[in-house]
Amino acid sequence: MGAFKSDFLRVLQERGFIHQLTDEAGLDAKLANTCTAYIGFDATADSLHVGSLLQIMLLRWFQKTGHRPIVLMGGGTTKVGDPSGKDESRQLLTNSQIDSNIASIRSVFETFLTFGDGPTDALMANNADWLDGLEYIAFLREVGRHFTINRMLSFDSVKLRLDREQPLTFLEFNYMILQAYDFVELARRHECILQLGGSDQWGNIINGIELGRRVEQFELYGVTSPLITTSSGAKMGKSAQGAVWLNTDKLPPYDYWQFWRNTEDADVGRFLKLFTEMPLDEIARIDALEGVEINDGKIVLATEATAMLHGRAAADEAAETARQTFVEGGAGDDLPTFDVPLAELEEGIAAFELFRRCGLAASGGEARRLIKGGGGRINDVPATDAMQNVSAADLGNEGHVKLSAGKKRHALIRGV
RNA sequence: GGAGGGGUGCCUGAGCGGUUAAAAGGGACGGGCUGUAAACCCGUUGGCUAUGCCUACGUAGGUUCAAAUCCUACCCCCUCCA
Repeated sequence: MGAFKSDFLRVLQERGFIHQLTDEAGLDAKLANTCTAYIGFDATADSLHVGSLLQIMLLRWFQKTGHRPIVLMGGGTTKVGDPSGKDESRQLLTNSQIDSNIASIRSVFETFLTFGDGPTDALMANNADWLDGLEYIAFLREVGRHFTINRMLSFDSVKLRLDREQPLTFLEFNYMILQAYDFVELARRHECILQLGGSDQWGNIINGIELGRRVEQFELYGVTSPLITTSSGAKMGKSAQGAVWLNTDKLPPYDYWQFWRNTEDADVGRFLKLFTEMPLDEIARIDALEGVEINDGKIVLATEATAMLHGRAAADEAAETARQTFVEGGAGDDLPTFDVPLAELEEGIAAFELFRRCGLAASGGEARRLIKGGGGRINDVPATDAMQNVSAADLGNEGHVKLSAGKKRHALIRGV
């Protein structure tokens, strides 16, 4: 890759977003003027998770560098199911599930992109709009003729299934065709010339480009981003609570902040470049920190990344709660809080029961094990016995009992 | 439609009448070391206010003092033949 003239590609390259791209010179030239690009998103869950954040950032940079991004919701393709990366067919969702998922996902894009009617305002499309009404025979004649089975069988998503002797239904087999068709349809409707996506989408993107050339003589382009793993090789995207969702109601800002705070040393610089908009020289300075000092970099990363998604105020509050919790050993307001009837607290509740109730342990047994293993603390004092009583007398000055499971997971119990 | 193979805990995968809440690995969680990191070491990993009780090896029955293990039917998956 040489030096790019367009702001968009230059930013992408400098920040490590590029894995592969088609016809770089051609695309670079096109990007001298305002262009339209899209990324497709699944509607299989009611929230996206950090795995999609990289793609969202791509669209954001695209808009920031003077272009128009399209968020394509896979309302139609979700009905078919992407066969890649899985051994088994995904369970089919109902139309109403898909619609409510799309509605729920939409809010996240609104915080990262500016929607509207201006020339560089983002727009949200739904491929159900054109896929639902397709006529089978007409579609086969227009699009199907450009795909050979020979070639389709050679795609990883298909090959993998076949090699492993896992069933691949005809329904799923059609996914890649529909996805290629999306690109053509967006090019027709919105003059979209570029598709962005993760590296696993390369094949699908190429299919779209070729289909566009064959049926409409379009000149289309594609850019893929690398698959992000942590330096120790793990797939990115697990928090203490499970998946790192982007919707606030599925993962509160504090937990989101914690997720980034727990980044591995070796990833701090790379993640700052990808998931924040900090200037590169500033990032370089932070990335040069070593040992204990890199922790300051992690705090910056956590706060900046959280601010982008949840707003500056929520990010600062999460940072402050973390500081109080970890540095001062106290309890910040932002910790998850659970109410227990005061009457019950007066009588006293067994410690393990309290851990179970506030979700620090999934079952009574797990809570007992936690305490037995020395990982359960009440007001920062290790619990010695699962049956030990926690009562109103344990409420601190702020009127709550602080429970901790391990060093990182905390919750507050409040009497009401 | 015929013949054969298979369905085990979060996942992979042993077990093939009793010592099996089920080997081993992975993952996850907790502890130690540190820095709320990685690597490494140790422990835990069905539920239940619990020296016991309950539920679990595709589903439903049966044989047996005793079944994940044997039998019958059914469901699902795979391979080969038609």
